[in-house]
Amino acid sequence: MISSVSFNRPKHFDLDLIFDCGQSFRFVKSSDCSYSGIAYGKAVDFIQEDDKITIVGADECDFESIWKSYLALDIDYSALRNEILSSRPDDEVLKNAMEFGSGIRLLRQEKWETLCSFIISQNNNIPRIRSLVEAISREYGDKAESYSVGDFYSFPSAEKVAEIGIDKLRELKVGFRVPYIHDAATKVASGEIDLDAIGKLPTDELLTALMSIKGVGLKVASCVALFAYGRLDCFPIDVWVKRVLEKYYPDGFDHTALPNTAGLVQQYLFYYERFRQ
DNA sequence: GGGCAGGTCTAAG
DNA sequence: CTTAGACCTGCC
Repeated sequence: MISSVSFNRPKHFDLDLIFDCGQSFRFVKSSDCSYSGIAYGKAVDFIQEDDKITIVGADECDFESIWKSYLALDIDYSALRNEILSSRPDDEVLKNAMEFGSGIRLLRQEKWETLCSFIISQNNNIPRIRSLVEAISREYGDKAESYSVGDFYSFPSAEKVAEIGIDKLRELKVGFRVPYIHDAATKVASGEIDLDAIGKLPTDELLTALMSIKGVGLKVASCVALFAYGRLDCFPIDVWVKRVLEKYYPDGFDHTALPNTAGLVQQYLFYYERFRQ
């Protein structure tokens, strides 16, 4: 008996945008247009209809303890969007980007996996990032109970990654990022960095803590803070955002004036520049 | 074959 | 303090 949970689809909630806007690498669209993948050790299938979302493979307990938070169902996106519009009433570019990315929602993903995923993302492309995260999980993660065909493996813990060592990491073709991942694993496994504890720090200190890991600069740290810690004041600047800022905001774009929404604005601008046409 | 991809490190001015 | 190069790997 497969359990499932449904809830009313919020106004700004579109699986295609949520899983295609580059924040997550573990969910893939099936032929039936649902999204299958794994998070927090649970393999699930998200199904979208006009008025409701169904999570196949989840029960009420998981919904309360995992998926509500993962999907950021506690966040009022209409309110966030209104706040953005009132902060930048004359910004037509942003208005278009918000329309284009209307269904985007920032997930709250697993901290350790997000950290590794974005270390891997540097100087890399999205299909390869996906396949590397998948390969590491398949090789060293735990197989999740699955409701359907296909295997889903959790991303291995920091302890596990520290234990397997750099030679085994190299075999996975992670390339020059091997020492970075190893350093992250060592620091997290030893307790030198406590990923949960640093979640209590103000954002600038959280970023500093993350950047003490070799191979983690401001961009990767900002992505982790935004996609795993839900820090909406973070504004990761990658090549695409840099490009869109130079193109439309030659006089500069002060994201610090958007303390509650900067990260969402970043996603709208990124998605607009990256996926339009 | 050379260029490129959700960056960062290092060495050099 | 700012800035080129280099960097694994795979796909074009």
